[in-house]
Formats: sequence, structure tokens, C-alpha cells
Amino acid sequence: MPEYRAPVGTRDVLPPESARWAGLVARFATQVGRAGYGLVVSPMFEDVEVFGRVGETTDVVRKEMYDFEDKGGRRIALRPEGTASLVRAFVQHRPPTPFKAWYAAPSFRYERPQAGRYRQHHQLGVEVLGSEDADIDVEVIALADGLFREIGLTQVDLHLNSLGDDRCRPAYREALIEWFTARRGDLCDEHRERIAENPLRILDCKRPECRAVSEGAPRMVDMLCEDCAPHFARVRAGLDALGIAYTVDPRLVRGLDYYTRTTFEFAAAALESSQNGIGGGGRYDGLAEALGGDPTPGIGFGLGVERILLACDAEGVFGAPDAAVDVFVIDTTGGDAALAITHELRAAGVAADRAFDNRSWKAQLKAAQRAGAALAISVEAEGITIRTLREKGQAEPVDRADIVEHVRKRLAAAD
RNA sequence: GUGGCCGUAGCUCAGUUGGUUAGAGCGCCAGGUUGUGGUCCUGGAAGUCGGGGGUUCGAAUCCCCUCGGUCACCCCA
Repeated sequence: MPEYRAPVGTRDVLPPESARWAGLVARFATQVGRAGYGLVVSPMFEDVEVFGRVGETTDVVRKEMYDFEDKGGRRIALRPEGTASLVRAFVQHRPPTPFKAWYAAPSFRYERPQAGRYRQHHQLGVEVLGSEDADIDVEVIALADGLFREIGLTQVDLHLNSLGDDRCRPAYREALIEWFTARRGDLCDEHRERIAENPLRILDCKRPECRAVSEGAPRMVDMLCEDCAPHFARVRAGLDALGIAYTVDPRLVRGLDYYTRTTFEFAAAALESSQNGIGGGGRYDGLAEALGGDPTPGIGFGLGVERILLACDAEGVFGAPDAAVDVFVIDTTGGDAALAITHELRAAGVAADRAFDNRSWKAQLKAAQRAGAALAISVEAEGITIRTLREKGQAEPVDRADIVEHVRKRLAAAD
């Protein structure tokens, strides 16, 4: 074993797998760019309070945060998710609203790794600040849905819920506390003592005891106030209008405290593991204010790159593309022909590669085939020839000065 | 943080009840063959058997510790 390896819970992404990453990010960037979202690059770490402020009762913040003191004595945390950083940036810079942003960035959580769970994972996300229009909720959900379709995933289930707002959630909370307190003895050990702290989390508990108790519990969707109810109705109508299938799941509770109103998760049915959540998000109308800004509604989502690719593997879609150059330059003359010709081809926009280290003609040809090249240019003492590689063909002589033009014609003819 | 399983070549693995210089396939390198071309043939490089300690005449093999991987719980992307 090597002396040094990637830290626990992290991994290196090498070709050809890395090409899938690049492809996924590129497709995402194209889709959200088309919808008017601009890229935001923000720091991977923040003052720990930025995250502490938004999830005090959540495991992500309480137990899993990568926090440390820097050399200046500041309390720093690597970001566990993207939304808090982005909203902090929004509050700091006050861009015009609606502010529509996207990001592709790593997130860090200190937990034991397992299938589809890493200490450093990568999220693709969007956030919209400054609009409470339900159509924005629909747009955001449609963007995630559109990405899945774009890359060929078909077995993705959308779960939808509304968590209400400051006006209706407190009453719901009380109703839940009342419900669970009356049945305290039937809850699992952990939640028996934490009813008042965050009763909504019990709805999300997977233990059979809790599930049984939750079964008949009050539902937020039945207690939405006169603002939240029509908002939720309009979100549903919008999704229906776009033909996006969803399931209303009254027990859907997100893992972060800041969510209000619309919340959603995407689950990959092809992944059997409990790590089948490939993305989620929702509205966070109080978050900007909690981070010191003006009250500003917001909504967004985060999608897990690693998990999306696992889901792609499970469905057999969006495989790693074959890396292939157009032309491979073989040179047995030992001069600078390979150097110069490869350079010229690249400058002309042709994907070109070559061998190094004075390998034999045969070895260079094998390298050309391994590189997936369509054409090989062979520079030998007797002259320069060009030949096709993907199917067997005659080697044709070509003049040194005509190479680029000749290659262009051959490639154009092949398309 | 808790628990199960697993660590032998770059990769996938074999290695008998503990017994001599630890093997195969793929990949890599070289040579041969094939129209100088994906095949085929021959050869080569490459492993402190994850690390440390113990038992033993003798450990890849048995025991302990440790590190790592993996899976599950918890939680989440």
C-alpha cells in the first residue's frame, strides 16, 4: 500500500470517470444558464456561525461539521452544504433581485463513509433569492428534473411537501408535540426525549415504532394558513402543467432547519441502498434575515454528484465517454516533426496526440489505437503517410505542408 | 459514534490441514507473426502478502493490536 492515500471518506476522480463529472457539470451549467441563472463561486469555508445559525438542531451542523480554528483565531467551518454560503454572499453583496444563482462545489461532512456517502461530496445547486412566487418553486424543481432527464435517468421519484411558515407552522408544531407526547411511550428511545426540541424530525424517523406513531399524526398540509395553502396549490398545479410527476409526502422533513413552505427530495428508485436521495431542496424564506439581511424569500436545491452518477450506473445511462483524439502523430525520424505537426494540428482545432520517448513504430501505432484516434500520420525517413485507424485502409502519402488541410478534409468527410 | 465482512502485482483474484525461490488473467514494456494495424506467439518488469507485535523449527495462512477498504445503523447529497 502506498504511504499516502486520499483521506478517509474522500476520493480521487481520474479519467475516464472524471469525464462524466465534467459532462454532468457541463449539462447542468447549460440548462441553468439557459434559465437565467449565473454562476456563483463562493468560499469552501465560512465563519462557523454562518452554518450554526441555520441548523442548530440538525446532525449536519451539530455532529458532522468540519470546524477548526485558523491561525488568526477565527472559528471556521468547511461548508456542509451550499445554501448558507450562497445566502451569506447574497446578504453581503445585495445584488438585484430576483437573484438567480447556480454553483458546483464540494461539501464536507465528518461522518463514516459508506456507499454514496463521503466526507467530501460534490453538489450541483441553484438558489433564487427575492421572489416568493410559486412559479419560481416550479421552475427550480423543473430544473433538477430537467437535468435528470437530460442525462437519461428515468427512475427518479419526486417527493413534495409544504412545511408552512411562521404563521401556520407554530400551531402545527404544537399539534405534533401534543400528538407525540400523548404517545411518548411508543416512540423510539432517541425521540422519546426529544419531542419538544424538533417534533418534525420524528416524522422522518425510520424506526418502525416512530413510523407507527407518525402514521395518524397531524399533517402540515392540512393546517397550512391562508397564504401557504394557495402557494402550495399553485406549486402543484404548476408541476402538473409541466407534466412533472410527484408524490405529496406529508412526512417529508428536510435535514436542515431553515426550510419553509415548499420542500422536495429526489429519490433514485434504481438505488436500493438507503443512500438513494440524490437531491433535495426547498424554500427558506427566513434564512436571509437570520443571516443579518433584509427579510428576503428564497428557494433552491442541492444535488449530489456522486449519487447521481451511482444512479446512472444503476440505470446503465450516462456512461463515461470514450476519450478519443482525432489524429495521432507517429514519428520514427527522431526529429521535431511530431512536435511541430501535433502543435499545428492542435492550433487548427484538431484533437491530436503523439507518443514520446522514441518508441518503435509498432509501439506508437498501438498507442494511436489506444488513444482512439481516427487518423494516424506517420512520419518516416521515406516520407509522410496518413491512414485511417478505425477501419483498415491504405496509407496515403501526404506532403508536409498539406497535412492540416488534408486532416481537416478527412475528418469533415467522416462526420 | 456503534457493529458485520474484507486487505496477496497497477486492476480482478488463486494460494491445500502452517512447509522450499508467492502464482494466474488483464494491463504495461520488448521481440516475433500478421499487408509495418485491434489477433496470435515468446519473453520481461512489477508484490517488505496493509503495518506492528505474538505463537512456532517454520506464518500470506493461527492469535492480538493498529491502519485502510467496504457494508449496515445513525444521518444525509
